Amino acid sequence: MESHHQGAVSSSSGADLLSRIALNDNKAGMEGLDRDKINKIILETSKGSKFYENELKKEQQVNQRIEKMMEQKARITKEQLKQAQAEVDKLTCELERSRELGRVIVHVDMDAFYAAVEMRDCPELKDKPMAVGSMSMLSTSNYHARRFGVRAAMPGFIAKKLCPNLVIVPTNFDKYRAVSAQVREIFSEYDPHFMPMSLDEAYLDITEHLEERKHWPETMRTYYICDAKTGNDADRSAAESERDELSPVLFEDSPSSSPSLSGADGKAEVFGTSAEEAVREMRFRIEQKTSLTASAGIAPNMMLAKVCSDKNKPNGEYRIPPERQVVMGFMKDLPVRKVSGVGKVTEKMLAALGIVNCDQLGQQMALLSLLFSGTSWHNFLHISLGLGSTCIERDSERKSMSTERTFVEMSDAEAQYSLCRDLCQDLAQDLQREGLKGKTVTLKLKNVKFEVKTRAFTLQYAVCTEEQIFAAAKDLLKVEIDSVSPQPLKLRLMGVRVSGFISAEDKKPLQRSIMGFLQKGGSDSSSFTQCAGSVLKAEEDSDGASFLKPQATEMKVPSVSEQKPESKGPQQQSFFQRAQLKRLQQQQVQISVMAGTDTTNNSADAAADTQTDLPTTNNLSDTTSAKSLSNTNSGTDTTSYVNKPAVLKPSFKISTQVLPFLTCPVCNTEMKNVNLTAFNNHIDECLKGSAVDNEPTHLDAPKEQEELNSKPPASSSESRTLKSSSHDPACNEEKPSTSISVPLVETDEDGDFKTPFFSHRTKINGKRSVLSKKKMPVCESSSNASPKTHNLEAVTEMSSDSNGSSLTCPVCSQPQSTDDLALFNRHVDMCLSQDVLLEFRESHPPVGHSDEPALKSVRGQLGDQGRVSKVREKSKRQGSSTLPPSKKPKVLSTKHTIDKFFKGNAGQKV
DNA sequence: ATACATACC
DNA sequence: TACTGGTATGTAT
Repeated sequence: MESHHQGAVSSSSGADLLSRIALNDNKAGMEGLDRDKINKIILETSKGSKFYENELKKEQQVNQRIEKMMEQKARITKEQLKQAQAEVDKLTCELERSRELGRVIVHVDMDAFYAAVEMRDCPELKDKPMAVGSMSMLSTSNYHARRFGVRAAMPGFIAKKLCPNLVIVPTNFDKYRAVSAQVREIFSEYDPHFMPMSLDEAYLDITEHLEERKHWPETMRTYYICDAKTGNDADRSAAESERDELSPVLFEDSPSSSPSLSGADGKAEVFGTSAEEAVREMRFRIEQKTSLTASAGIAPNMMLAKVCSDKNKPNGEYRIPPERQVVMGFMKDLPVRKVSGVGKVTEKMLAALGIVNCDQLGQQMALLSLLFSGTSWHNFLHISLGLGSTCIERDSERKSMSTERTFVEMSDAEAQYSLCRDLCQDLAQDLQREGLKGKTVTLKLKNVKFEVKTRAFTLQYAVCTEEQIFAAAKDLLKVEIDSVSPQPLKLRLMGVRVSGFISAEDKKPLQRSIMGFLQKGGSDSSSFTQCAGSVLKAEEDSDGASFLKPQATEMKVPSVSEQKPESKGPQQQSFFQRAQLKRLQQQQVQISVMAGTDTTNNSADAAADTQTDLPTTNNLSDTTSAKSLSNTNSGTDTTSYVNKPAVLKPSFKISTQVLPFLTCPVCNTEMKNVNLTAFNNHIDECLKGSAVDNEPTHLDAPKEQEELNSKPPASSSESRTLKSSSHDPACNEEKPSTSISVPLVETDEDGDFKTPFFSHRTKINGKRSVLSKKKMPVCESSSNASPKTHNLEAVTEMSSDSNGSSLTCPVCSQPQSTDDLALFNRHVDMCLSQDVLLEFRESHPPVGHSDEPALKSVRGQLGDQGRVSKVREKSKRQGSSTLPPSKKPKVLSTKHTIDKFFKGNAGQKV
């Protein structure tokens, strides 16, 4: 501690080399263990393994990095330091001035979550050391096991060495998710915008809650102890139930009502109005509801709250009051490693500089500013000042999506290509589920020596289909295979990632181009099949280097484009102009309604009124409108609610307006008196038809591609494995095509696990919210792969998810509650037409746009990504599964790949 | 843009 | 026997 360089840098110190392998107990919880003994066992068990060797190697790299840093430090002059200090001081001043202490941020963390759930459900386990996971990897352990040094992210076989009596329980994610949903229901009552970080932890901003809470009567802060642990809502007091229903009673003091129902055991607990009390109440309710305990941290920002939640774990809480002095006092002795974001490498580097706690961190800031990058030392500075984010903002758009798998050593190239394709297929499904397309494809390989390699390639267009992704990935893989040939690649893991998403900025151009098309009646459909078939073309150069020239992957122009749609009739234009006018009118009505001008009709009616001159087809009082209308409490109307229907209804109306004339851009047929939806449906049919009838290249290409793809190197047409046939049927590790694999391990403070969980928050009305999904199918749809025909087959791939809500509209980005393909497509159509009109209104695109990709391209892309394709060529998959089961690589760590679930559905309610 | 490393759950 | 999987971000080139 005293001074820097205490030899830690040197690679000579034996213990030093093991910092990556040694017990990770810095976070909490494991006080009083015989660390040396534990480390000795870990070391002996690991020693000589490929894993260990690789860890050693990485350790050396870190040591070199540190040495370099120390050399750099030695070259720093006093003047440099002085100047750096001045800059640090200046920045410190600014940060200090903008310090924000007004928010009350809470970090809640379930204690040993998975293990606790398993113990709850199996009392036998209660007194035993146990862990959740497998012999290969543990997700978490209970506190009993932690005394043996058994913790998350430790392989089970090592844990067994440390604790021979350890009971290892396989993971059961369905259960954890269900419990998590229960907990989140409670969270949402304290902060409807809480941010889940994983199944077991979340950040909340309870500032507003506390404000309201101040005025709450005791009855609203009273909860009854209930022993019936299983009963949901067992903990609910009358006040709470009423609150849920937004009953006006909520605001009345009705002290007599709740006590009356305290029948059970009669024990009631009244919680106070302070932050601590509110959080204690929240934890109490969690325990009542789930029989599980949680720990919490309360502080003025997220960074501090996170540290605090670890402080009194398990089943405790800690608060840092919003005073600068207290904050600084707290930081003073805090080890830097306790701070989220400071991992073992950073810890070690800082330690080499004599920095262990946050006080030292602040002291050395000038030095750090000279040794680390701007972002790094700025982060250090924030930490040393006890600063952190003060708003629980909605998480940003996702940046990448990937899937990877570990398996027993695999050296056979055929099997590797086959596996690569499987990964691409899974990834494509995940991408399409979220309506994403990305331009960069990255292949990740880990060889049997645990060396990891990534190879990326950025295409000129965004992709989302299995074929497209595989076209790039297989070439990346080929390069790697060729580079060691004739030696085989000996792999233990392969992964595929897609990044560089375009969806956001994609939409505008899309809308524009669709409008251009409609206006002109469509002049070209060349990119229609871009999504579905672009890769195909890439395969034409069978030399296998196709991805190196992405430009070669341009689509063949579907012959449909031959049908010159020579310019549009003026009809379309006038239609859009009229529609635009209508829309403006509607908006005016909406505005006036929302402003309370119209008190006699609910806004939906008002909006409808403006439509009267355009006959609306009875049409599908379809789900969208029906649903929204039903929300409006039928009957009469005050001005208070109904904003939503007001918005939805009009778009619905427009899309169902009957239009005088429309010309189908595909078949060039003029249609009279059709509404937009019908028109879109017609185009769909036309496109489908043309794809089949007029587009031999489109149809054939997949086959050619399959042949080429399948065997970059080898011979026959096999290589592709149908997932349904690939593995031992007894083990469900062969992931269902619709699921997403879940990370399993957690490494965390107190040794608690943290489950990797992508909490998918979708924006609805600008607020974070989560799809409420009760259940995720763990396995299904592998049956999709069974039928093999050469014909196009109608496959409702996405709707085959029993859990429908995975459909997200590519236009409005809103998840759709239906799993009915037709309804979903109709929704997209409506959205599309609405947006087209909106865009039209906003930018009055001139007639020009002759060089726009035009409708086909738009519909083509949407068709494959947003809209669910109704037709899918299965022919590609045929014949692919020729790898004998025996050649199929066996996937390791089954327990860790089993549960796939949608990356959305936190289960939070609005 | 690519590759690799660090970190978190 | 056996040391994960998904995402984001930083560092270096």
